[in-house]
Amino acid sequence: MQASKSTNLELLMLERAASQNTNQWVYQLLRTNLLCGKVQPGLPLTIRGVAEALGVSPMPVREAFHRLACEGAVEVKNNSRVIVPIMTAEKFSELCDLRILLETHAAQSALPYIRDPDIVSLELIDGKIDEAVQEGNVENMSLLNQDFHRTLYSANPFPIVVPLIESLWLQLGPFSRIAISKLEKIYIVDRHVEAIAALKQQNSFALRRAIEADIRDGIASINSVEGIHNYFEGVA
Amino acid sequence: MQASKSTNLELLMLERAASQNTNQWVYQLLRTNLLCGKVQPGLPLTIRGVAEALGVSPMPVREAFHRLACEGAVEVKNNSRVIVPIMTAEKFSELCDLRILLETHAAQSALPYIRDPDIVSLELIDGKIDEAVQEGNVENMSLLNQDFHRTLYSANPFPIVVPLIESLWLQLGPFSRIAISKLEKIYIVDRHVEAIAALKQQNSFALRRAIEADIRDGIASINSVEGIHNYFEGVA
DNA sequence: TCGAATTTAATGTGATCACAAACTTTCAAT
DNA sequence: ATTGAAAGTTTGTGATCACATTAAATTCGA
Repeated sequence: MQASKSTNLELLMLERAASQNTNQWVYQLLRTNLLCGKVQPGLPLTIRGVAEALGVSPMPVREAFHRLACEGAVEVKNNSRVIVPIMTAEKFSELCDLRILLETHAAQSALPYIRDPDIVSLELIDGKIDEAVQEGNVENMSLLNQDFHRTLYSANPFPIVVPLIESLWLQLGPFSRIAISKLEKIYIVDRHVEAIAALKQQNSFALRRAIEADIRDGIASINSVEGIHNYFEGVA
Repeated sequence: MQASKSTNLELLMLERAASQNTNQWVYQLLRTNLLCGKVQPGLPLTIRGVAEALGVSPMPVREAFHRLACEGAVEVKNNSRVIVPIMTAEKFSELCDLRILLETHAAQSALPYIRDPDIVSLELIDGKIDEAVQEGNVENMSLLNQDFHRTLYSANPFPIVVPLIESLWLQLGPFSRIAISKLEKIYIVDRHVEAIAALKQQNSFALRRAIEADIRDGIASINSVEGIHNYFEGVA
């Protein structure tokens, strides 16, 4: 019996698009699971374990692990073992600072390139967020919220900054889940609507303010969670 | 005859530390070569070609390629072929903006953690830069200059931002080589000395100014290169 | 019963191989 | 001479395997 030891591994499964090869599928799947906080911090991940869980050979999982490691999504211990990183209060603070720094910059750089179709896309995503909120689908809320931000920043035809921001999201990982799940529905919509309004007016300052507020709302909601300190460092 | 086709591939060889495995060695070697601009943009890289050049199996090269791709150091074309990315004027501008944004932030975050040994390290590196300048060793100048910045920012015990900055350096790659090679010796030393002075005084604003000036000097020197437009987009 | 030493299992690493897709070259037909 | 298809080569991908290292389990001794 050579079964995997990383049993309690529940992965949100993803359809495998016909165009993507095994490598990409495994990477995207793991990435998505980390982004929406499906995988708990401290949980050790093994190549063979994930490979078996997904029904693929260890090879694509290896590549995915290495890529995720260099994005900071997983941590490679000195014994070459891979775990989902533990969050510390200082790391969290640093990540939030960088999110604000990079995302406000990204929003402002994207602003001149925003066209009507982009705004339509954003409003569409915002609508889907509403649905996810009403369904209470936390994973979708998290992923769609990121979709909103990514779509906005990607209007810039030279989106160098987007991968950097996504790296931050990956490292915040499980916390975006907490943040989103605790947010009042009206709260999210407000900031996104503010941002869209700023886009329509080509108001750079208002846009920056909306983005920063959106991020800070998330942080505030995390800090308001009772017993949040349990999520830092020592996870049972 | 199954020899590699990517012949004109001159790589700066690196000692392989006893502690690092083949994976890490290959990755570091390729990374260093890209960082100091040894590999020309547009040059296609093949797994088997590099593997043969380094005398290793294709496996570690594959992993290195994927990691470098996710850092933006190399570009994966839709045909799965890997090339060193071509620079465009807009991309260059965006990268420089982000360098200033992130590095001034990183310097300021690191400032409270700077201790005397750190300053000694920085002065040591600055001395080595002097030597490299006198020898005209462009690769070392480039790498040591990055060492200076990295050492400074890494004083922050939670250096989340350092990998992001290094990703920018990787994407600027060949251009840092041009920048460095064109700089007057006194120019570099000035900015670094300014930064060190600001550190000693714990002067946050002066530090930010020194770092921003250092980066802008590099950009200015690039823009002053005659025929710089040849390096953008269409490389012979 | 507890702890240390030994054995066993599990894991990451690096190499080799088979295969399919993409690119090159070759060569014939217009 | 140019265009087109076909044959050959190169390349990335994914799987399997052997090996060294490390974690875990078992056993033996006090």
